[in-house]
Amino acid sequence: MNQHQQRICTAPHSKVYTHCNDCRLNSICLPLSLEFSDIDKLDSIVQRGKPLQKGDNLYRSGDPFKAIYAIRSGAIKTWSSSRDGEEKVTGFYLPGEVVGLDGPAENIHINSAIALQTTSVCAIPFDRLEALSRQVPGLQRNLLQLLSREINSDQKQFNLLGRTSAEARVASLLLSVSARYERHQLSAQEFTLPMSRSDMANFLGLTLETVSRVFSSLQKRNIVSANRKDIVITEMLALRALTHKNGDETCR
Amino acid sequence: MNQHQQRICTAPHSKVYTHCNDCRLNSICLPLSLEFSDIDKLDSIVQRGKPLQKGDNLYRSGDPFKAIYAIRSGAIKTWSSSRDGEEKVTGFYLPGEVVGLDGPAENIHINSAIALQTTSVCAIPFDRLEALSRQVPGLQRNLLQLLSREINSDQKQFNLLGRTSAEARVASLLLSVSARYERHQLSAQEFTLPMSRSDMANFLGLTLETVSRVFSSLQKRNIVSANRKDIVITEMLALRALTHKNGDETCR
DNA sequence: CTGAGTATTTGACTTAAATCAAACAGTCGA
DNA sequence: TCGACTGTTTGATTTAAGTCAAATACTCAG
Repeated sequence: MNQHQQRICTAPHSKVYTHCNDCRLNSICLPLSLEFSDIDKLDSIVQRGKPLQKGDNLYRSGDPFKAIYAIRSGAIKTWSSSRDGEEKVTGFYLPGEVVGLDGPAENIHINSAIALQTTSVCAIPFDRLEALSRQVPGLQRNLLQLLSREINSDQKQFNLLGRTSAEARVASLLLSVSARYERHQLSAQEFTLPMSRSDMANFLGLTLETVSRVFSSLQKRNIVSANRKDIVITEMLALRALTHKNGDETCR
Repeated sequence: MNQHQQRICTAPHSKVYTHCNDCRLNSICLPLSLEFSDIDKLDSIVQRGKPLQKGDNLYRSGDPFKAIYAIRSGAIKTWSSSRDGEEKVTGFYLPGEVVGLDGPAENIHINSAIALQTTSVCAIPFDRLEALSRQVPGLQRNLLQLLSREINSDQKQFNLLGRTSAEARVASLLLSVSARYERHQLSAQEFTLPMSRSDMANFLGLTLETVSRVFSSLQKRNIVSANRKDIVITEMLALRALTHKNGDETCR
């Protein structure tokens, strides 16, 4: 691991090339079941810049839409602000996920996207991706799937925001983050949340005090152990049970 | 109006042909800025069946994904049911709108879709639409826009479900339906809601009693006049003001 | 190492909406 | 036309989560 770290550090950091072929996320980020030659074509349009620092904007609401972004490491938060100045967190994006799919609708970004920690992304220029996906049938399909998945995951979020308890919402978010880290061979039980209590609360339609109280309660019941952003899920099944609207013990 | 009714009834009702060219919704449903010859191509793959009756399913959760559906008249409700049997209304779709965009992700429908009233749709087989959109660059763009719009409208819904008052939610839904009818030269002030209080409540993350109380309150204040599903918005500006989270009179 | 600033936790109290319950109003088939 | 049924309204009460407030625990720059 040290060796690996070192290799990256010694390279000029604006040129940390990884061919899509070699990227450990390639089966996830744009799940491209493409021929090798097609992956080369995709790789040739992907732009890898220097990492974003915590607090850097990837794009801001109103920016012209140029590219979608596959996250390689770190975490991105997207949010929109309404007329009355309120900010609403619309999503958290982890490695292997793609942000920026709000762009094609109006050719500008509706949301803003900001790095929650040091984050590196692959920018995929959308016009070139569109052109490429006319040539490569599988790619067009994958692109449509990508957008459709976003729709489905947004709609899942409705379930959460509509009439579920604060506890169910927090439990769902923890499990979602856990599952998403697990896909990358990371621990599903132990991880560090990239976002603050306040961001969680906003995303879940709660206040930060309520979120904090739920954490305290979960800890008291030995379901999770939470030290600030460091989370250990000790009772995965119990946590899952809490996501079912009525914490109904009978239907376990 | 009687005449019109009759004309439709005398024709074999499975063959009410309308070329996409002639459809009064064509600038809206698939906003296809296409050449005439391309519209012909699109028209050739569109399938127009007999209208759905109230309560008929357009598709059900788990059904293989074959087509997306442009609504010509009537109204469709989509909903998903979670493990614990709870049903969650995920959207209402009015004429000129497209349902079924949950399908491409997994090649099955995640949600179910049901007609809220007599409804006619154009089924657009997705594999043929995909093939066509490889040939017609503008069409590919429009298809991607369609999906991206759905993402954005879903995310707007987050704003509503997260921490806004019952009144703001109901007001937003009324205004949304109003605006969507207005696009079809219908009155923005007077219309008939296609859905029940219970559906509204479910969609908005409220109980039907609360929705009913909000209607009563709006009526008492002469902002809207509501007789069951028949709505007259008498004070459009006042209604708009209610959608801003804090019914703050200062920032009017 | 210190102190300002930010994030989080905890407590006391309030409130908006849920729940429970009952009445009322349309709808539709027999 | 009646009566069952479904959808809607209204009222009384409860409760989960919000609000306000203060203490505590980190973080990071100097």
